[in-house]
Amino acid sequence: MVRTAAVPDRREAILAAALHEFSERGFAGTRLDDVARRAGVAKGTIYLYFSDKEVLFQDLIRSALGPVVAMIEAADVSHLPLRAVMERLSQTLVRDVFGTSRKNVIRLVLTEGSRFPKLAEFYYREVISRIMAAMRELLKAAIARGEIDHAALVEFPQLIGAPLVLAVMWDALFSRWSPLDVEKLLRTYIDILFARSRP
Amino acid sequence: MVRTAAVPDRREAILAAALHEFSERGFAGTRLDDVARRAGVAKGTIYLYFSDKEVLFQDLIRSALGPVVAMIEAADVSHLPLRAVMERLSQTLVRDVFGTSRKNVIRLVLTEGSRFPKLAEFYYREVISRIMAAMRELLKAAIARGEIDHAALVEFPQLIGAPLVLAVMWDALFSRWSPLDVEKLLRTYIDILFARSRP
Amino acid sequence: MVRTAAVPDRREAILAAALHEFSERGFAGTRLDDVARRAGVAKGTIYLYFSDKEVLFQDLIRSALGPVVAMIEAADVSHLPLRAVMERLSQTLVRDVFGTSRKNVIRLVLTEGSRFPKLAEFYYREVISRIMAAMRELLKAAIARGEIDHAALVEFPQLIGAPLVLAVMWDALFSRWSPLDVEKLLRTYIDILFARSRP
Amino acid sequence: MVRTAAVPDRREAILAAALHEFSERGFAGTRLDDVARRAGVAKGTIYLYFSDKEVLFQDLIRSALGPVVAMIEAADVSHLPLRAVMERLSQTLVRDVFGTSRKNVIRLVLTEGSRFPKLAEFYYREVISRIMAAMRELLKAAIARGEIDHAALVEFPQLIGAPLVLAVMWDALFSRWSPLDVEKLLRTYIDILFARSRP
DNA sequence: GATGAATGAGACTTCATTCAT
DNA sequence: GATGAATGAAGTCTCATTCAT
Repeated sequence: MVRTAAVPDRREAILAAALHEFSERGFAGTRLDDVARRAGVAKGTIYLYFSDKEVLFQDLIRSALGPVVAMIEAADVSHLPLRAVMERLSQTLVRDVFGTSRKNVIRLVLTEGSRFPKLAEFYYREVISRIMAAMRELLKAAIARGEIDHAALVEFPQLIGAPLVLAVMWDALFSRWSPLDVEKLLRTYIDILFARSRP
Repeated sequence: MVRTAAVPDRREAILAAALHEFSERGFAGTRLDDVARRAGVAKGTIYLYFSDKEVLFQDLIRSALGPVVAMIEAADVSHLPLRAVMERLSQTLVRDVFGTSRKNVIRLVLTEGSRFPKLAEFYYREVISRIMAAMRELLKAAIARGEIDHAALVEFPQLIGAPLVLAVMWDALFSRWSPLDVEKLLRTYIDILFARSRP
Repeated sequence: MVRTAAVPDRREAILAAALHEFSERGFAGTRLDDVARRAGVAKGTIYLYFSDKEVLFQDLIRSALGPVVAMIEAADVSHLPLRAVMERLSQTLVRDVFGTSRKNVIRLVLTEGSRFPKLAEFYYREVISRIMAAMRELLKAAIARGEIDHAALVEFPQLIGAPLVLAVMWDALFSRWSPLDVEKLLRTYIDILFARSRP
Repeated sequence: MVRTAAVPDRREAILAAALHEFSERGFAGTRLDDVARRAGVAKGTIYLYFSDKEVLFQDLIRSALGPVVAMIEAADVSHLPLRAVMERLSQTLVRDVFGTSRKNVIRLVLTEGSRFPKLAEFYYREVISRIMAAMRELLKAAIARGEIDHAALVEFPQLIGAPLVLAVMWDALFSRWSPLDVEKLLRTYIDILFARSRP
C-alpha cells in the first residue's frame, strides 16, 4: 500500500531548491521566484509550507543540521583514543558533508549567521558549544593519557575545527583555481596535531 | 600645500560607511540610503564617486586590501626563520587587522566572495596565490633547515591560515557568547606547528 | 419526511459565515478562506453553491432581505393610523433587525452598496422605492386625517427612515464608547413627528 | 518671491487622488497604483509622503476633518437661538460639505470607520462627542427658553444629525435614481423639530 | 560638485479560483 | 458532492538609480 511515493514531496523539493539558490546568492540575493521555479512549483506553493522567506531559510538550516545534532548526541566516543575519534570524524565530514550539499548548509551558517542572531544562537547553543565541551573533555583525557602534547588546546578546542572552516570557505571561493583535497588536508592536520614532541 | 584638507574626503567617508553597512548586512542587504546617511552625504553623491553599488563594494575591498598586498610585496622575509615570520605576521594580524575594521573586509571577502567571481579571482590572484607560493618557499626552507617537521605542510600551505579564517568567522558569529583571544589562539597554533617531533 | 435535516445545510452555513466575515471586514477585506473555516467547509465547497465571491455577497444580501421585502408586500397597513404603523414598524425593526444579524445586512448595503451598482439598483427598486411610495401614501392619508402636521414630509419620506440609518451606523462605529438605546431613540423620534402643532 | 507655486504640491495631489479612489472603491478595494496614476506621480512617490496605505487613508481623513474640527472649536454659538444655530449649520453643511468632496470623507468615515478602530475612536473623541455635548447644552438652553418642545432630544442629540447621515448615504447609493435636495431636506427637518406643540 | 525628490523595476506576499483525488 | 493543495495574477512596498535644481 505504498502510495505516498506518487505524491511528490513538495516540501523537500522546495527545501532542496532553496538550498541551491541560497547557496548561490545568499539570503537577501535569492528570489523566491527562482526557488519556486527550481522546485517545479508555483510561487504561492512555497507559502503553503513556509510562512515567509526567513522561515524557509531557518527551516532549511535546521532540517539539514538536525541529523548532525542527533549524530553528535548519539555518538559515545569517550572511550576511544582522540586520534581515532578525529579520524572517524574526519571521514564522516568528508563523506557526509563535503561529499553532499550539506557542505553548503555549513557555509550558509558561516556566511549568513551574523544576520540571523536567532539562528547563530541556536547553532551555537545546540551544536558548537556542545562540540566544544565534548572536545575539551576528549582533549583533557588524551593529554592525561599522554596521547597528545599540546595542553593549550584545551583552551582552544576551536582549533580542532579550523581546517574544516578553512575548507568550507576555500571550496566556495577558490576551488575553481585551486581545488582542495579535503580528505588529505584533514589527514595532514591530524598528523600535525598528534606528532609526539621530544621530551 | 594645504589643499584638500579643508574639504572632508567624501570618498573616504563613503567607503568607511559602506564598510560598516556591508559588514552588518551583507552586499544585497545593504541600502545605499543607509551608506549615504552614515557617510553624511546625499544619496546621489555616492554616484559621483562610484558608478554603482557593485563597484562601490569592489572598490571598498580593493582599497582596504591594497595596503596588505603592498605590504606582502614589500616584505622580504626569506632570510628569517619561519617561526619569526609567523610570529611577526601574527602580531601584524592581531594589531592591524583584528584590532581594526579591516577584519570586516576579510570577512566580507569570505562571505560575499563567491557572489563576485571577479572579486574572488582578483583576490585569489593578487593575494592568496602569492601568499601561498611564498609560504610554500618558506616552508621548504624551514624544513630543509630542520626548523619544522611537517613536510606535508608544503602541500597545504593553506593550513597556516586556517586559524585566521576560523577567528574571523568565530568573531562574527559567536563572540557574543564566547569571545576569542585571537592573539593567544594564534600563539597556541604556532606552538603546535613548531613542536619538534621525536626522531 | 425527514430528509435534509441530517445533512446540515451547507448553503445556509456558508451564508451565515459570509455575513459574519463581510460584516467585520467588508467585501474586499474578506477572505473566502475565513468564510469557509467559519462555515466548517472546505474552500472549494463555497464554489459549489456560489459561482464567485461577488455572487456570494449579492446572494447573501438578497436572501437576508427577501423576507423583509415579502413582509413589506404582505403588510396591508393602509387602514391603520400612521402612528400605529410606525410604532409597529419600529418594534419590528428593534426586534427582528437590531436584535439579529440582519442589522449587519443593512449596514453592508449601506457601506458596500455603492461598489455594487446592480445591488444598489435592486435594493432601490425592490425595497426603498416601494417603501417610499407606500410611506408617501400613508403620510398623505395621515395629513388628510389631521393625524400629523408636517405636509412637507410627503416630499421627503426618507426622513422617516433617517433615525434607522443613524442607528445602524452609530451602532457599528461608536457603540463601544456610547451605546445607543435604539428602541427609545425611535420612540422619541415618533413622538417628535406626531407632536401636534398649535393652530 | 513667490516661487513654491512652481513646485506642484505632490502631497496634496496624492491626497486628492486618494480621496477619489477610496471613495469609489473603499479602502481595501483601492489600488495605490491607481492613486499614483490619478495623482500623476509614480507609485514609489506615495511612499515618500505616507509610510503605507493605511497611513495615507488616515492622514486623508484627518486632513479633511481638521478644518471641521477647528471650525467647531472656534464657533461660539451659545448665545444664539438653537434654530439660528441649526440653520447656519445646515447652510454650512450644504455649502462646504455637500457641495464639495468633503462629503466623501464623511462617507468614508461611515463606511470604513469600523475597520479602523483608531480612526473611529479619534473621530468619536475629537468630533462626535464634542458636537454631542455642545448640542446637548444648546438643547437644554433652548428647552429652558421654550424655544423647542422635545425634552427627550437631550437624551438623543444624535437625532439632530440623523438627516445628515441619511443624506450622505442616500447620495452615494440612490441619487442616481432619486436625487435628493439636501438643503430642502434639512430645512424640512428643522421645521419639524421646531414646530410648537399645543399646550 | 552636491542634493534628495522622483522614478519604476522588481521583490515578497496574498488570495480568489481551479481541479485531481 | 466535498476537499484542500496548488496556482498565478495582482497587490503592497523597497530601493538602486537618475536628474533638475
